[in-house]
Amino acid sequence: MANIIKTLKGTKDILPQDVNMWQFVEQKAQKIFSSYGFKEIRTPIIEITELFSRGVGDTTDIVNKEMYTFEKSDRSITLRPENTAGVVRSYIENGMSRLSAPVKLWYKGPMFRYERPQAGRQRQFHQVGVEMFGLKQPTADAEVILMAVNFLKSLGLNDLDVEINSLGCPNCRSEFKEKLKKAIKPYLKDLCEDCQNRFEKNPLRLLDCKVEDCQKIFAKPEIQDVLTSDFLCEECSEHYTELKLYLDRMGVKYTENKLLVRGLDYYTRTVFEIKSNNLGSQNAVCGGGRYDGLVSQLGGDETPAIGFAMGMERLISLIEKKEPKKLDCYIVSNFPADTFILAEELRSFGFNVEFDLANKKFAKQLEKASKVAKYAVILGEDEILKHEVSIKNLETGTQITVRREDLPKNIKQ
RNA sequence: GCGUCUGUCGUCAAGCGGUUAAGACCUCGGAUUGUGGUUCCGAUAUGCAUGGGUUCGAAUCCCAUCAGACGCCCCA
Repeated sequence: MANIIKTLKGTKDILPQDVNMWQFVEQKAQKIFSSYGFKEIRTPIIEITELFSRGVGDTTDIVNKEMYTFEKSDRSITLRPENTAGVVRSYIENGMSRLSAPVKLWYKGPMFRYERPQAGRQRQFHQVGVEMFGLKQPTADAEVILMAVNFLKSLGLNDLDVEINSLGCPNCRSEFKEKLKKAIKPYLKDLCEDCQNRFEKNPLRLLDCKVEDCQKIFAKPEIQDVLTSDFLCEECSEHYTELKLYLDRMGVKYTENKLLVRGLDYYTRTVFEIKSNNLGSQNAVCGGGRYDGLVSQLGGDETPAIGFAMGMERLISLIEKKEPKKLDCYIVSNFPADTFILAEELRSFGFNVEFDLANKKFAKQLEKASKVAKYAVILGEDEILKHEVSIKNLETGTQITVRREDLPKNIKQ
C-alpha cells in the first residue's frame, strides 16, 4: 500500500455511491434553467491565459496566484478558474450578439484554482452557473436572482440568506473609492498588513476585514459617513431601486449589504450572494452580479450582462443524502445462456437487470439479489422446461410464477 | 503563502515504550447443491502515511517530508 498513486491535493473522486447526488443537482439545474429559457453551453476547460488576465482581472488573487498555467507550443494556456470569461469569449466568437436579446446560457463543469483546500474548497471544484446577455434593465437582474432562489428551493434548500448590493457604474464607483481612500488614509499605518494591501488593490474589500483593530478604525464616524453615503449616480440608483421593487413583488427575501463586494474586477451595479449557515467559513453557495463592461473589454460590442455561479460541492454538502437506486431485477439462475437472453429482453423493456456471471450457488445468488435488487427473477430448470419464470418481491418476500411473456408486466419499475 | 490539529486493514476504530496489533462493519468461504435479508462458524495488517533518529526494545517519543481536516487570505 505504500506506493499507491493517490489523487492530487485538493481533488476528489466522485464515487458511484455519491454520483446520484450530483445527477440530482444537474437534473434540477437543467430543468429549472430551461424553464426560464436558458440553454446549456459547454466551453473548453483550457483557454488561452490572456482570456483570464483580461477578463477576470490582473489584480485579482484568482489570476495572480491561483491559476494552473502552462506553456504549450509557445502559447500560455490556463485551466479555467471560473467560466464567465469562457462563456463571454464564446458569445463574442460565435457572433451571439446577432441573436435576439436576451441570450440566456447556463453551464456546469469543473473549475481549477490552486489554493489551500479547506471545508467547501477544492482545487478542482464544480460550478453550475448562468449568464444572460444583452439586457441592461433591472428586470434581467430580477429574473436571474429569482431563478437562483427557485433553483435552490428545488433542491430543498429554503433557509438561505440572499444578500444584494449595488457597486454602481465605473463613474460613480471610482468617485466613491477615492472618497473612501481619502477618509482612511490617515489611519493607513495602523491597519493590518492585509488591509494595507487591499487599500491599493481593492479599497472596497477593506470593509470586510475581520481584524478587530481594523474594525475599530472603520467604525470612526468620518469613515462611516462615507460608507453609508449614497454614492450611486442617478441611473445606478434607479436601477437598484427598481430591482428591489421586483424582488419585493416576487416575494424574494433579501438583505441589503453595503459591504458586499464581489472579488472579481468585472462586476458593475448589481452584485449578490446567497449564503448558508451550515457550511463553515466558506459559506457562499452562490455569487453573482452584473458585468456590463466585460464583453467590450474582451473585444465584443458593448453588451450588458449578468450572471451567477454556484459551487456544486457546497450545494451537495447541504442537501440530504439520497440512497442510490436499486436494480429492478437480479436474475437467479445456473443457466447462463438462457439468462443472457432473458436479461436482454428485460433490458429492452427499460429495466435495470443484472445476474451472476460466476455461476455461484443458488443461495448465494439470492443473497446478492436481496442486497442489490427489488425483484429476484428465478429461472431454473423447472421454469425453463415450462417456459415460465418465478418472480420474488424481495421486500415482501412473496413469490409468484408466471408465463415468461407475462414477466415484464409483473415488475414495477 | 501562513496558523492549529490529525494520519493503525476497503471503512469505523482499540492500543499511549515490551501485546501474537483488540473489536465492529464490509468482502469472501462454509453450516445450507432451488429460496435471501436472522443466526452460527471460518478467512482476511510480518503491518501502524513515508524517511530518518532516540532506545536493549518504537504504532507508541523526537525530527523531516507527504497527505487530510479546520481556520487566515481569497472565493463558489
